[in-house]
Amino acid sequence: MEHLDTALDESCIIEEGSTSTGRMGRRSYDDTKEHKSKNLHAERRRRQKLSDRLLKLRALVPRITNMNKATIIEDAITYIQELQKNVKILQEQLCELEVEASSEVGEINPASKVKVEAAEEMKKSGIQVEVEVTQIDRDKLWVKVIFEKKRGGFTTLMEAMSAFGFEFINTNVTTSKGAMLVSSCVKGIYGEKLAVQQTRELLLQIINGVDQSNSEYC
Amino acid sequence: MEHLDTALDESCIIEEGSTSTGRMGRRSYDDTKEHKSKNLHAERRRRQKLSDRLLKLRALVPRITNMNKATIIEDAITYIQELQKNVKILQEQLCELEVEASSEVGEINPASKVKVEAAEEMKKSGIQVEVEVTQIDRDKLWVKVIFEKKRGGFTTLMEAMSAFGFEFINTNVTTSKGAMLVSSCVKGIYGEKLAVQQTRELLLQIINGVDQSNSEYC
DNA sequence: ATTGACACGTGAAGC
DNA sequence: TGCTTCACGTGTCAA
Repeated sequence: MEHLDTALDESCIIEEGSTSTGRMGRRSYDDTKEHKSKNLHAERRRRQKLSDRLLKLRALVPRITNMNKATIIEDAITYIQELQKNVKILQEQLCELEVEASSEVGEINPASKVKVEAAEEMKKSGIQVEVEVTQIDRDKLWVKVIFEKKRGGFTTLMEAMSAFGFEFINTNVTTSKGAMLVSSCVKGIYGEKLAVQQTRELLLQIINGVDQSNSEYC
Repeated sequence: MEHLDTALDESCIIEEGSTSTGRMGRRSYDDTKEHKSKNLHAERRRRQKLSDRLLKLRALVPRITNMNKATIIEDAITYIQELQKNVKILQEQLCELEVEASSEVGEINPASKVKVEAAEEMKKSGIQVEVEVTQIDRDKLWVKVIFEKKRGGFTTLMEAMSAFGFEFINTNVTTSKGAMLVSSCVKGIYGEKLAVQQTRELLLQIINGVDQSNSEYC
């Protein structure tokens, strides 16, 4: 803003003062050709680059009302908003269905004995359910989870976290004495800043959903 | 502030206009001031509008590498691509779960486009299916497997190997570019001596079984 | 001093 | 004919 004012002001002054020399600089051709031609080329490239980007953007947006620059960006904005809304809705629907599916599986799955066994063995060994979330970057988290070893428990955890927009950089799973330890480096799939506490609660809910198939974690 | 700018600008233009009539020496009609000033205002509005749109766009994109115009649009492009991919994946997962819920219980592994996508992406990245087995002790093997990332693929692998009498000391799973790398240290559950080549063939069979789940469309 | 990015004013082209 | 949009060359600032 200050740049704008200053620039305007200065250009104005220059215009005033240098009107005699002329803005086009008719007399100094060599000077203009030297140090302005570079700027000219650079500016040309910059414009072309920006135009290309705009073209790509236009190619990505399905609904375009007009070919204008501003309208292209506007359509892109509305499209992004639509996409974000869609993702949100889809995540919710997916979560609902997952809860239903997990509850059904929990009823039918004959692995309940395994789970009970695992829980007993885990308890006997003094291993506690544990969730630990540490921020290691702006959009990366390190996650450590200990819970009762159960058929499909790992898969459920992975899928639930994927549904909530996490991307797995690396995952390590170890099972011992009826417990399952999952330590993972995850990344927000949109590059958004991740909330540690929120993620922790989410994980707890997921684990509870894994342990007792009737709870909902939406 | 805009008024200020405009005022400054206009005064400047007036200065320039008055001088330009004599400077250019061209056909300086009387409407030069009028026409130019109108075009100037319009152009100014256009630029400001475009800048505002760009600002809004920047506000919508979560991850911005740079404040440049071109990079803003570029980031918006990548963001849109991510969103599109996410919507696609979420829709497929949702579709999967719906099929799973509607179909009979007990049937697992509904194949979907996710696998095909993963296979394509994996192929495109030049990643090959790979199985490596190394003996690290009398009854311990180190196993490395690369195969197409697929829903439940890891679980299937684990369960199949468990069924064949392997105990998992430690397992590491990494997914990237449509491929899944599982490297694991396993132990014969009875302390038997393990045959490397036999284990390798077993793993290959398991992986083929994972891949072999047939396609169902939604 | 050099480079990249920006806003500016202006001429030209399309409705 | 006017109005709008675009690309251009340029001056200026910051790194």
